[in-house]
Amino acid sequence: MATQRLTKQRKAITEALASQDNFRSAQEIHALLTVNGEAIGLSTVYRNLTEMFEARDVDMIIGADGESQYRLCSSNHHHHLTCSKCGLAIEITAEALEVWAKQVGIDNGFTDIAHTLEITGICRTCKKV
Amino acid sequence: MATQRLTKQRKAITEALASQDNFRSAQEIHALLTVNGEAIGLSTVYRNLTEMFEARDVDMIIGADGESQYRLCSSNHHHHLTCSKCGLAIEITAEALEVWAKQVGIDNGFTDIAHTLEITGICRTCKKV
DNA sequence: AGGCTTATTGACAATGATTCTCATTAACTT
DNA sequence: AAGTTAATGAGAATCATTGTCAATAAGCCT
Repeated sequence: MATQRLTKQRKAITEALASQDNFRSAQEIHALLTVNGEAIGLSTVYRNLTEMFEARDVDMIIGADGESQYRLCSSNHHHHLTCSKCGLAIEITAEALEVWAKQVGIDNGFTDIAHTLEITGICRTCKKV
Repeated sequence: MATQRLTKQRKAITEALASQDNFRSAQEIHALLTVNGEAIGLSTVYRNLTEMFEARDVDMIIGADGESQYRLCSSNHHHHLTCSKCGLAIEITAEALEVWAKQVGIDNGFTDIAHTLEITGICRTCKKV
């Protein structure tokens, strides 16, 4: 069941994910690979991303429009401060937040606690325009 | 544009939401109304829930399967601790977080700062199963 | 109360992400 | 190299959500 053959496609998906430093949808990953000349089926991308998520090799979040977004698990967890106008994304890390979020879950009897945080606004450059 | 006529349907949707104490999808609300003999169109349910969300009369979250879920708002800004299995949602308020998020934005030269936070996990009940 | 304006509704079509199907292909085993 | 079967991929199917537009009804006016 969990035989995990190392196929060309699986390698390509992992590389594509590694080249991105933000969350990408399955569709975006597929487009990226296709543009780069990798012939790969959409089903394959979905299947692999789902498997990789279940194996905890990637993080998954569900975007505002309901699309699932994937990103390689980085050792250091962080969040983003994103400009609503131009998309500029600044990485934010806050150990205190991490600890607090986990604590909130524990206090309420939850396990396997995870969290997502997005801070948005208008950056200095866009404000001037 | 924001004329807001108080239609029978809008009233019915609000009542249906009020009768539930957890998040429900548009489909569920529609089913609920139909079962109760209210003749109401699915589009109408979607349209109204979206409007109510934009007017901040209801909270909206996107469930694990990508379905949007709605619930009547309690007055103040808050976040959710959600069970990935059963969808149980507990309201979380944290003044410290609000202040911190705003400060992070300001420190980076951002204005019009907003944020969203979702904490997820497995609740006690689901853990037992 | 009756008439008017137009916001709102709802049946149905259209969209779009995701999943399913299954014949074909190619990783691994021996 | 040959065999086994996990994995792939083209296309169909699913399903929540959105769009269309003619018909309806809320609120206003007299």
